[in-house]
Amino acid sequence: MPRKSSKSANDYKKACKRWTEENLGGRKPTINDVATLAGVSKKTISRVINKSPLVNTVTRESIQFIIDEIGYRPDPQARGLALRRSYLVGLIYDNPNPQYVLNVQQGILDGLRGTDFELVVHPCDRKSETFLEDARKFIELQKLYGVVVTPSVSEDGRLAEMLREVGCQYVRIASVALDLEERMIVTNDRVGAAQAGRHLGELGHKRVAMVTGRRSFRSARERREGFEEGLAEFGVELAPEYVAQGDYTFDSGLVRGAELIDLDPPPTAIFAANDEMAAGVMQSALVAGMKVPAELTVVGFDNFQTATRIWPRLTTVGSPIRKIGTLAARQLLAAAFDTSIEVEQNQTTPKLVRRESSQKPKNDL
Amino acid sequence: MPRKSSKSANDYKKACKRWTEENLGGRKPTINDVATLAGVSKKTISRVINKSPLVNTVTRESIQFIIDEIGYRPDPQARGLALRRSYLVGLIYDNPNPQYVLNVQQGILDGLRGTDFELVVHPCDRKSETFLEDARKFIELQKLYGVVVTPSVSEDGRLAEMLREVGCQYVRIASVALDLEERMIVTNDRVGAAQAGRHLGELGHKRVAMVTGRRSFRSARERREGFEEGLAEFGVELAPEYVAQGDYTFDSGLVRGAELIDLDPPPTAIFAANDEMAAGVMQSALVAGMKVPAELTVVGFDNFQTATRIWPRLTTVGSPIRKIGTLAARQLLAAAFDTSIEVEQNQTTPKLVRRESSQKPKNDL
DNA sequence: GATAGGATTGACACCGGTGACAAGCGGCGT
DNA sequence: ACGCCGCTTGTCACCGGTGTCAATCCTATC
Repeated sequence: MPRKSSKSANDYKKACKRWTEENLGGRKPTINDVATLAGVSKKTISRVINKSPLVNTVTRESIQFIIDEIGYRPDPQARGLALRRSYLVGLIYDNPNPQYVLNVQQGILDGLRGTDFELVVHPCDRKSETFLEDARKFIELQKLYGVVVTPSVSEDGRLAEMLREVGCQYVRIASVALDLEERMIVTNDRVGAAQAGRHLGELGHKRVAMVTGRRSFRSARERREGFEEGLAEFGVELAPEYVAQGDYTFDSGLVRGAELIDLDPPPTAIFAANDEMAAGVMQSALVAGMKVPAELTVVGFDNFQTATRIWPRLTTVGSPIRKIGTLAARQLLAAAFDTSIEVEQNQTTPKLVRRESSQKPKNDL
Repeated sequence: MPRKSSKSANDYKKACKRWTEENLGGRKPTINDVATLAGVSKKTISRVINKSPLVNTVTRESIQFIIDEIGYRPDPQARGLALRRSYLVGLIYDNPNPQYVLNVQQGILDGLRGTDFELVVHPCDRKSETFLEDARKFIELQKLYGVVVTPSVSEDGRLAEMLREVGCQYVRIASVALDLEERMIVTNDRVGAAQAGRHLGELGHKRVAMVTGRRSFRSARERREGFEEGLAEFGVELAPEYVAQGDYTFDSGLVRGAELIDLDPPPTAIFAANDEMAAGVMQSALVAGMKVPAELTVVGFDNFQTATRIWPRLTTVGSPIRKIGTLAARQLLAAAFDTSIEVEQNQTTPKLVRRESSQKPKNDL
């Protein structure tokens, strides 16, 4: 029953090492090994690894020493079995935009780093009949600790209800607050879109057009209304004939952009509700032989990679998507370590990034 | 001890339902519930869910019926604990290109769909001192069933060695065969790059330049050598002064592209070893006021989203990355269900996609 | 009818943790 | 001296599966 006592830490380390080699034979140490080595019951070890306050300081320290020395890590599966929950966090998405998903994902991984939690990804199809059932099975089977839900599934009230029902922690990422504060990360798309509107107003554009997203997407509404608010500050109105309905895809940007350009008189500026559509709008303008931004200003929303790959580079509104993922993860874990993690913020503000695709309208127009 | 016997299946269903409600109280059924309901020992249930042949056909069917009826699914954690392995598959990557990662990831998810396996993602940093250690801990702790490894970590021999050492199944995705057939998915970049070379040769380009990737990336070597082979078929040589060293990033394409364009005489065509760099090359050309493809042909490699977002759209070489992910997943699982999944293929062939960024060199050049 | 042998099935311990509860121990009030 | 209390620690069953090995059943063979 070795105790730290009089022996030097170094002697002790050696003892650990010897014991390890003799008894483990290459096996990874379990809680039983630590218990034997420390000469206490495994319950006490359990208390130490769970940071229970019911352990004598001296005992705790000597056990912690052994744990560090032999590199013991509790088995997540065994823990999970006993606790009826896992150390897994899920990412639930049905987002057509890979940039978005990957950014959120990286952010979540950033937030999880250093914890015992791992990330399991779960795409889903909101149009599928069984999508709710599938998600529920996934969560219940894996006994997920919690999930992060991104748009557009995050806007689905039934999903949130289901999550509450199965008692799964969750954080929804969405453009507006749809739930309790601790269950939301809000991206404030309206504020961002207003900046785009103000930008065009400032530049002096009067005939302004927009390619919107599907009305069923909350963000599409926010971006449109925000944009109009921004324009209104400069007394500019978004005329109905200058509003085209897209669906957040590049192709829809291509088609709707071509249509808007064909109008008479054509708009001097087009705001697309995301970068993909903005890239489409710009491409259709270039194909039609128009000069961007000299003859047409194009502004997007998202500030994803594409915005800087196309030429002229896209003026667009950016949200810190990766950081949003990190916030979501930390918010999720806040409950796990109730006190140790403080929820920093659950709102982010988008910011306009000016690039070459926007400028003043030509005088003669 | 209900047996299927004389009762009709319908009566039996009802019996199941009643029993379920009375005894479970909303709890999910466990193997014990099934055993009690079926009137057999849990070991027999275990045999059924594991498709052991040592079960009488009648018994198996009646148990299977009950399982389906009450919706029993074995708990992956408990199974994992007993078997000392999990039902998780890892994706290990250190790829700077999000498009690539996401495509592979989606492919793997496609391949996993319908199985009991879930995907855990694990980015890593090959330059980190502890990267091997970290990956090992991750795998051992989660007792991963297997991992898929993408470039460039997939080219790391030490990682493969470590994976063998910890007894973890793995499949490496790489541009050339580096391991046993069943542990590789080969993308044959050399063949793809040769197509790019042939394409430029066919078009009649003589002054051809290339922006390569880092020599430490195997794919960079393959793509360069393949490209030279393709050119050689048309008697065209890649002159050393026309070779610029990039690092697969957009910015390096921008910089190297500008340098190549400045040469006297300038190349009539530039092949970049990936689309990101090609987009950079094209942007620097456009910024310099050159016409693409009239004055300069640009060809890329990857056929990611960017290739179609920029204008002119990029002629490039595409690999079926998503499908590669699926193949990798199925190859991993082949061992799990030894017979049921046949390994379809472990090679893919890239294909040239012609778009607007390439054409014949102008006569006067 | 006894026995062998293959086909089925069951009993039991174990995987590595945790919860509930009890127990040991020293100090303190009475 | 006794009982009570708080602090620490241990005991034991259990989470939901699986492996090992023994038990049972059924049929075929002699």
